[in-house]
Formats: sequence, C-alpha cells, structure tokens
Amino acid sequence: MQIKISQAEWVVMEVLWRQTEATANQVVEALSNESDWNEKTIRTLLNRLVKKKAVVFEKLNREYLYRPALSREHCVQEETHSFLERIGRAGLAPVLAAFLERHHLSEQELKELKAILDQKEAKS
Amino acid sequence: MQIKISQAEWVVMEVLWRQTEATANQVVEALSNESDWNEKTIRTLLNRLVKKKAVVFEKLNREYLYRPALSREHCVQEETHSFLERIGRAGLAPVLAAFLERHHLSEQELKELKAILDQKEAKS
DNA sequence: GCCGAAATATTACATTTGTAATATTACAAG
DNA sequence: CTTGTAATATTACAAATGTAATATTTCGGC
Repeated sequence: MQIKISQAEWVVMEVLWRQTEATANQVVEALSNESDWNEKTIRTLLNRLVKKKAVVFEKLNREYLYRPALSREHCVQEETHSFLERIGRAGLAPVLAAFLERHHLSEQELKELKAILDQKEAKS
Repeated sequence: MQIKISQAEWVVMEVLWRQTEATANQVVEALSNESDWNEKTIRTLLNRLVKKKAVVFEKLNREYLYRPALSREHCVQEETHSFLERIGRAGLAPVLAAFLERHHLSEQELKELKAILDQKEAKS
C-alpha cells in the first residue's frame, strides 16, 4: 500500500521537511504567512498525516513533536511517477520544452540538466 | 475558473484525444482492454466531463458523439504546472535524473531533450 | 402508433479532501 | 487536589472522486 499525500497535506509536509521536526504550533506559526488556514485546519492535516503514517510524532511535555516519516525525495518520486503516468512518457519532451519556455533557468541549472542527459547517453 | 480533470477522467480524455471523437460505446470499447471499468462507470465519467465542460457532444442519431473541448496540450500544461508547484522548481533536476534512471529513453528521445536545452542555452 | 432495446440521465454510496468546530484530556498553577 | 487552559482527539459537513445501479427517454422495427 502506498501513501498518498493530498495537496493541502503536502503544504504541511513541506514545513516538516524544512524544519526536520516541529510541534503543531510551530507548523501553524510557519504557515501563518504563506496561508490563511485556521489553526484547527492545520492540526487536522497533521492528524491525517499521522494516520496515513506519513508523519510520526513523539510526546514532548504537553505537546507533540511531529516529524516526517517519508523523505521528501521519496514523495517527489511518487508524484513524479503519477505525473508521468498521466502525461505519458511521450509527453516528457514537450513538457520539458514548455517548462523551459515559461521559466527562466540559470546557466547553472541548464548545465546540470544537460549533464544528466549526457551521462545517460554515455551509458546507453 | 479552471477545469480540473481527475485521474479517472483523464483516462477517458486520453481516448477522446487519441480518437478525436467517439461515441460512448466507442470509448467503452477502447477501454475494454486497458481497464476493467464497468461500462456505467465510463458513461458516468463522460457525463462529468461534459458537466465540467472538458468535453462537448453532439447528437448523432440515437447516440452522442463526444469530443474533447480542451486540447491535450492545454491539460498537460495544467498538470505540469500543478506538479511543479508541488515539487518546487528546485526539484526539476533531481526529478529528471530520477526519471532517467528508471526509464529507458531511446537515443532519439535523449537527443530531443538535449536539443531543447541547447536551444534554450543559446538564447540566454 | 406501440414496444422493446439501447442510450442517456438521475440517483447512490463510500472514500478522500478541504476546512473547521466541538469535545476531551492532561499538565501547570494555585 | 481542583481547575483553567492549552493540546490533542473526535465529530462535522460539503465538494470531489471512484464506481456503479436504477430510472427515463428515445429510436428503429413491427
């Protein structure tokens, strides 16, 4: 069985990944700028993530200390997989092209991507 | 307002995009191999897509002839956008790398991707 | 023109998601 | 020990999604 993180949950996960671990209040605090969610909402999301086993917690005095149970890398993999599943392998090139059209990547980033392709080509 | 196509709906859309247009029965037929959905399910999905205005239809004798109201390109764009929103721009390189690790791309495809990068680089 | 089969349309129902509100618990202060 | 308050836990509820079943409409044939 594989864990599926919803969009709203993903926002919470991002906080935990950034901070490595945090109490509910710290998450609320961290999100106070970027979102206008009610504190209750955030707590609900934390709960669901725990239930899904995407997050674990440990008691720290009166509060819980939450921490991700899944690495960001892992989750990004999953997302990528389901994304590509949708657009189809054939879609990769157009997507990449469109993406590059709309976002500016630094020289550095372009090089990085090319290096990846080169390395792949060498191996084939 | 922007139209959101769910995963199941996406499968149906793929058929319509492939065939340009199709009756409900033709969609059912087309999906009989790739999925084990009940015919009713497929009809429901078609209906929802019409309600969402992702698909239009026209009466063709006793049946309806369905056809996409949104281009595949457009929808892929949307998906890409929300995908990148999630993983963050910074995630692109790692994602590409991981993807290439796990899927075999033909020489041809690699070239295509590299060409895109080259072209971009030239412009910067 | 009436009927049955085949389409479409409507309704169903469980799960997930978004977004909270209320209920309960448990510690810290008095 | 009692109590208020701050955490957590439980419950709520509507919209979206997955997956159909039932109801209704409508041709095509008799």
